[in-house]
Amino acid sequence: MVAISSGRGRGPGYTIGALGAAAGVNPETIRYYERIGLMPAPPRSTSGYRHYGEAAVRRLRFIRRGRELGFAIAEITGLLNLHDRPDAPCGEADALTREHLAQVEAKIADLQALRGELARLASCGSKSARHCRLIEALEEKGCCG
Amino acid sequence: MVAISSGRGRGPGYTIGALGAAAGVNPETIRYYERIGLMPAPPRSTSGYRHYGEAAVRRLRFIRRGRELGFAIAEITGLLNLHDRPDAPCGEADALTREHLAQVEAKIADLQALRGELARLASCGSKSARHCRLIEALEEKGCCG
DNA sequence: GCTGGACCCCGTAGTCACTACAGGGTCAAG
DNA sequence: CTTGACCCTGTAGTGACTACGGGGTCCAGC
Repeated sequence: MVAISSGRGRGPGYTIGALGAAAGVNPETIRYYERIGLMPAPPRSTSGYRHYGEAAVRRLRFIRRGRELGFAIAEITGLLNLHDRPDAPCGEADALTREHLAQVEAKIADLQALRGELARLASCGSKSARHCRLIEALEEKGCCG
Repeated sequence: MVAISSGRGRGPGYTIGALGAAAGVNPETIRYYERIGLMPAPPRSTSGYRHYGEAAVRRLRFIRRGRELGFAIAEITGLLNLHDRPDAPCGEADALTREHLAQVEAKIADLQALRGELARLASCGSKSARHCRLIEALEEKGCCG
């Protein structure tokens, strides 16, 4: 969490490590984002070090947050484009969100069903695994091709 | 969903394509599972075609179901080992089951938090991206580095 | 002034769980 | 006997990183 301006740098801004600390992202990941075009290439010092400003921190936090919420890189790119055009209609982002919500809800329902099975199995009183129903729990629902 | 026995084969059982259809898994994926040792290598016809029986269908459905629920291949391997030794002591089964139960519960909690975030964002009332709640949320909540 | 260690650079390769070719061989129906 | 759907192998690509090797840079402390 050390920006160049606070301590060891010669100018305002962030090295890649400071940016990573400020945004909660691994420096290797930042370089990767630059490679794939998700983060713009920043200016460099004479020795080749990347130098970032506050805009980079904001953009990177936006990306990290999106990833935490399960959005794919391509989707985040879309959201960033949307963000960069503040008069664009919001329906796009709205649709993306609802789609994710549906997926997440389906997965929760699925896992809750399995949790029921596992909870039942966890108190299995028999002496051997033969009578446990874990296999069945997984098998029974796999019949719908 | 066409087993060899129903139509074109010369014996009972499934080709890799029929097995894939029966279990809801891509044939390429089945070959991959064989390569990594998750599915056993089946007997082959003289021309080299893989031939599977019902046990393979059950095993593959089990795997698919586990994968759908977010278990890693290594975890599924553990569950299958348990399955393959029906006389394994129940303590072992219990331990494995409880371990998976804990994982499932953690995953549910995770997804529920995510659902809360997404639900809050799901119906953006504004007309333009400027006021879109998703964009705002991504911008503003990334502050905890 | 010099050294040490933390940081930075680049490129490549590895991870996980697939998925998609390319370039062939096989099989049964028409 | 041809057609076309299936099968075979092996390799390479995907997404989103992460790790590694082999270097260069920077600056606090001695």
